[in-house]
Order: sequence, then structure tokens, then C-alpha cells
Amino acid sequence: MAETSDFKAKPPVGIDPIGASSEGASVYELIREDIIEGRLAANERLVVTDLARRHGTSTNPVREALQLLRGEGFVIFTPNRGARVRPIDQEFVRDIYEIGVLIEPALTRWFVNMATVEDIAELERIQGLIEENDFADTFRHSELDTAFHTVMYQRHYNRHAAELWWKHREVLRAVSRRFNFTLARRAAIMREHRELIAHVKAGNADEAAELVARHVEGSGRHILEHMRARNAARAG
Amino acid sequence: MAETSDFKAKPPVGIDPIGASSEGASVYELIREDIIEGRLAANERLVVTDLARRHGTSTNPVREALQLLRGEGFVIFTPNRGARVRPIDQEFVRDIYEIGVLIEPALTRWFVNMATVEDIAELERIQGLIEENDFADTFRHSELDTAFHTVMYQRHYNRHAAELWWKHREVLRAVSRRFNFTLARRAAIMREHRELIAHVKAGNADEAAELVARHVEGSGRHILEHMRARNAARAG
DNA sequence: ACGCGCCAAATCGTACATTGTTTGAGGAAA
DNA sequence: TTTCCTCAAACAATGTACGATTTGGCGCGT
Repeated sequence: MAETSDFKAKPPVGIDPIGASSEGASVYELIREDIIEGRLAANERLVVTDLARRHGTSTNPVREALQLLRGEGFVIFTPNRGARVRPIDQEFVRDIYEIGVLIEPALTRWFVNMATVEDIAELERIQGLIEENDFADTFRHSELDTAFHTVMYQRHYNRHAAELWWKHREVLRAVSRRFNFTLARRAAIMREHRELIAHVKAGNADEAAELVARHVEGSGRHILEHMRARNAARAG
Repeated sequence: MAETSDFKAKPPVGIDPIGASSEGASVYELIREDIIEGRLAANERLVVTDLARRHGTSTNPVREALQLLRGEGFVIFTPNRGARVRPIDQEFVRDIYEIGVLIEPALTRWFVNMATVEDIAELERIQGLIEENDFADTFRHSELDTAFHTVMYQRHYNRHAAELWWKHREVLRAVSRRFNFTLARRAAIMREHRELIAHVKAGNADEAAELVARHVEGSGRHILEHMRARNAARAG
């Protein structure tokens, strides 16, 4: 855990006990990635035989993967007409970050009251790496930022809430990867993270929760602005 | 809509555009019902061939239904060992009602600011039916109560949040159907509903939101107490 | 220009093969 | 006699193949 270079976007411990059908698992993950990363366009048809060929399996694993994705809300089915990619548009993003604004403060509040010295040290270590990186490698920043918040939420007793957070987080991370951080946003992130650590140290649960609400709100708005800008550019 | 007897537990408009594979849809719904209603015991193995036989189809529809349920969190898979019913235990219930406490106030706040005269009339009409029924038919009460809150949430712009609420609601409703309402809880429900209507009429968004938080909290605790009592009785 | 019917394509259900897991009977050791 | 191990047969999950049914479009005829 002391390594500085191995931050991968992994679900927090205890989350996502996938356990899919071996073959189906990879198909599921690949399609899911393709949707989240935007390699599969919005509303694109997901033809079972194509996907099966592309991933070198037969149709059944693909069909099951698609149903799984349907249950998770990434794919939309119409009877006798198959599956389409659920568009990850502004509305979608707004919906999930708004839910984050409601849930993350509660998770934070709990963390503040349960944080150990080691937790705080870990937060500071990650924050150190974030500052060291200073948005030079945006992908790395994204990973580190996820790690930062994961430290706070991964041990929460409400596994549902934590899982929900993680699921939403992945989507937002993928979307935001397509954009650059504005200077204002960079400054805000740094400031809020430092302030958050201070609140955790001081045990100010309420202040920390309120700060996180603002933090998530800001992050969401930032992404939405970028999406709007791009849409406007595309339209104009 | 003016009928007094046709309240069925249907998803609010716009929610759940299922569109499952014709055959798979019914299998999905049936298994899902069996889980939520407790006809399938916690952790019970879900053997594909059995389910297929029981529902008069072949295995593929069942497999897809199970994956769908997995995506929704009602079923747990272990590789090469198939599916099991996700136990709807105290932890599960606590997790989802806590999320409700976080989300519903926000939905309510929005409703208070958007409520029309017709909305309020509808709320009062349903509340009238609730009082008329006065827990004589608990099933009917459950339906009416759901209808009451659906009026408030069904038009919310955040479809994700509304859908999440609905999904959680269904689980809680099914669980609570196994218990009776205590007198204290009955009184609280009536009081809070009336108070809520008053707040909506007055446009007191904050007060309404806070009240709903208490309302959901109280409902959740009530269910948990019943579950605890039953477990204790079973153990003793 | 507007419908009508046929055809290509894809979904959906069924049947089957393969692979991994569970179970229980038999036997050896204590 | 009891306990534990072995191993094989039954069982069930997972992957493959195929046929039926639906859908959407293209072109033909009017």
C-alpha cells in the first residue's frame, strides 16, 4: 500500500463481489468499459452476434452480460429489438452527481467520527501525491482522487450506499477524463482537500460533511459545464 | 384516477421501462416477487433448471432473468456455483432506508416548490382514503401510502433518484407487509402525513423536507424493530 | 407518390455439450 | 465401531449451436 505508482481504479474492498460467469465476466467488463469510456456511442445498437464475435465467445455470455448491464442501468432493452447503449448525457450526469451530493456527506460524517491516525496519515499521503502530481498527469490525478475518497468511504457500514457511490464515481470519472481541469477547479480541489483533512483531524463532522457536499457539487457542475461547452461547440 | 379501489403497486409513470424479453419478463417478475415477498428464503440456491421447469420455459430466459436480478442486487452469483437469493435482512433494510432518509427529503423539497393545486388535492384525497381505511386493511394502507408518496416524487426531474426511491420502496413495502403496525406508528404516520400536507400548502420546503426525513427514519426503525423482535422470538 | 409484400437480419427460445462442483458410498486407519 | 479419506457418479453451471419468430427496409406494382 505504500507504493506510489500502483493506483488502479479498483472497487474498494468488500464492494462488487462480482463473481460473474468466468467468460461472461470479461465480456461484461469490456462492454461496460466501452460504454462508460464512450467508445460505444450513445443509443448505439448492441447486436449480440457482433459482440459475441468481437469478444470471441458465443452469444449466451453476451446476452447475460447485457442483462446484467440492464440491471445496472447502462443498457436499455426493447422487446424483440435488443439492446441499446444508455446515453450518458448531461441529464444522466446531473442525476448521479446530485445523488452524490446527498449521500457523500453522510458517508463523510461517519468517517470523521471513525477515522484512525492511520486513516489520516493515508489521506495526507495521498493528498501529498496529488499535490506532487499537480494535474500534470490527469489520469493519475483521477486515480489518486478516487483513492482519496475511497479511504473515507470503503469501511462504511452501509455497503449499499458505498456501492452506490462507487458505481456513480466510476461513471463520473470516465466522463471527466475526456475533459481538462480548469484552473479554478484545480485550485478548488486542492483547497477543499486540505480543508477536508483539517476537519477530519479536528473531528468536525458537520463541517466536513458540508464541505464534501460543496466539493461534490463543484465537481459535478464542472463536468456539466464542460459537457455543455462541448455540445455547444459541436452544434455551432 | 378518481377511482378509490384501483390502487395497485405500479411504478410511477416514466419509471421502469422494463421491456424485457417477453418470456424473460414474466420469469424475472415472478422470481423477483418471490424474493421480495420472502417466498424464496434467504440464501436459497436458485437452480436454473428448477426455475425453468417451474415456470414452464427453458433455461435461457431464467438465466437472463437472474443476471438482471443480479444487476439490481437481489441475487448473488458465485462463479461455477450459480445464484443465491440475497438475504433481505436487517442490514439490508437498514442500508436502504438510510439512503431513503438522505434522498427523500431532497425529492420532497423540490415537490413543495412545484406543487400545484391539483397535486395538493390529490394528496388530500389519498390521505382521506388512508384515514378512512385506518389500517383496517393493511395491504390497502400500504398501497395508499405508496400512492401518497408517489404523487410527490413521480414528476421529479431526477429520474435516477426517483427510480432508486421506487426500488427501495418496493423492498420495504414487501418486508413491512409481514408485520403489523404498532399503535404508536399508526399515530405517527397519520400525524406526519397531515403535517406534511400542511407544509406543502404553506410552501415550507425546509420543514417538509425535515419532516419527511423523520417520517422515513421512523418507518425504517419501525420495520427494523419488528425484524429484531421476530428474530429474537425465533431464536428464543 | 403510396401502399403491399417479400427478404435480410437479429432477437428469443430450445436443445445439447462441456466443465466444474457436490455428494455419498466404500474402505482404510485409529 | 467410529472417523476420515478417496474417488466416482450425479448434478448443475456455463458455453455452443440451431431453429423459430419478429422486425424493419427495400423494391415492386399500382
